[in-house]
Amino acid sequence: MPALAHHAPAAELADRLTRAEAACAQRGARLTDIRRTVLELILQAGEPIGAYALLDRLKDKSGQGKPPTVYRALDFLLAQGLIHRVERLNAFVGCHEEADHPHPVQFLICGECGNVAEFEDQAIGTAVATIASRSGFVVKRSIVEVEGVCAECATLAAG
Amino acid sequence: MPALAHHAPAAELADRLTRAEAACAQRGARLTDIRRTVLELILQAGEPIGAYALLDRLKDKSGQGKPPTVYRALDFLLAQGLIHRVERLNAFVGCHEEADHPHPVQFLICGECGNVAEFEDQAIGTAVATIASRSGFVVKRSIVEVEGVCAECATLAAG
DNA sequence: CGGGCGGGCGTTACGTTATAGCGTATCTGT
DNA sequence: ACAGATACGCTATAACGTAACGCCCGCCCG
Repeated sequence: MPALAHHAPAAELADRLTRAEAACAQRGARLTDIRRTVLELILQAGEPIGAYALLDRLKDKSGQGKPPTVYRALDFLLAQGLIHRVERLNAFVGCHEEADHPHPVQFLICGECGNVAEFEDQAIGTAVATIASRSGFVVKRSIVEVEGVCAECATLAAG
Repeated sequence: MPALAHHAPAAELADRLTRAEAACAQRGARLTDIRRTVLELILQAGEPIGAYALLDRLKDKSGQGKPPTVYRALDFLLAQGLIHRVERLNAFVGCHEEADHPHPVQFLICGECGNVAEFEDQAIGTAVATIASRSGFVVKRSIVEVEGVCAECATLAAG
């Protein structure tokens, strides 16, 4: 059981959903029932969750769904910046920021407890931009995923 | 057809294989026929290649092989630092360096031509280390994969 | 020499992740 | 109401990856 996995308080969850709705409305994007439910499931999970785990939960909730159902919802949520994909885990997490601005995504992935912390470090973004421009490379998206052991798990192991 | 994909000259390929053999011998690691062939196929490809594409080529060459055959060889080559895995593509590339020292791996991935350039930027490594230590996170491996358009493809598109 | 051990490999079977393609329904703007 | 675009249901299949078992062979030690 992941030590850091904590389900957000219900109030915070509701708040994040409300803000997601607002953000979508503002852009004319349609946060349908399925999409909203998938987002809710991801936020509830509190840790990275795979597409098929989401599918199972979706079926529990609404009795319906096939793989494309989930993948289409995920595509939408990714495009809206409401969630991120963790490449290393083939899994998805809610974006910790408000989705108002696109931002580079950087993760610390704990191999012990499975938790993922999102961070945003300017220096990394700058360094990537420098390297890219030096070779004429046009950056579309940059993936930074650091695997290791989080402070809590390291302490547990040591203590 | 990827614009940048170029098969290395045969002489260079042979040279890299020879050095791989030497590196393995030095460490007491056994570069068996299968492992050597898989490495050779990866180097020949000149661009990222998936496990099942490797399997097909392996079967063409030797008439044998199942998925575990390839995955076991890949595990070995990864452990020896002779190849890298590109998470974003679920594919593998030869390591451009001599495998004498482990090193953080950073890629520029062109979405147009499919080519991948490996680079090693000290600033990124430093920034990651800083972030990690600040939160007590112990880094085991760091993945940096930048998606975009390489200079050649950008020029083509513009011209 | 021969017995035990470990690594490498073959094989079967299965689990997991992701997408193609097509038809239907629903929503939106005019 | 109509036309076009978007969303969704469904079947099927592609693509990626691993568990588990047994055999064979080389090596080391007695």
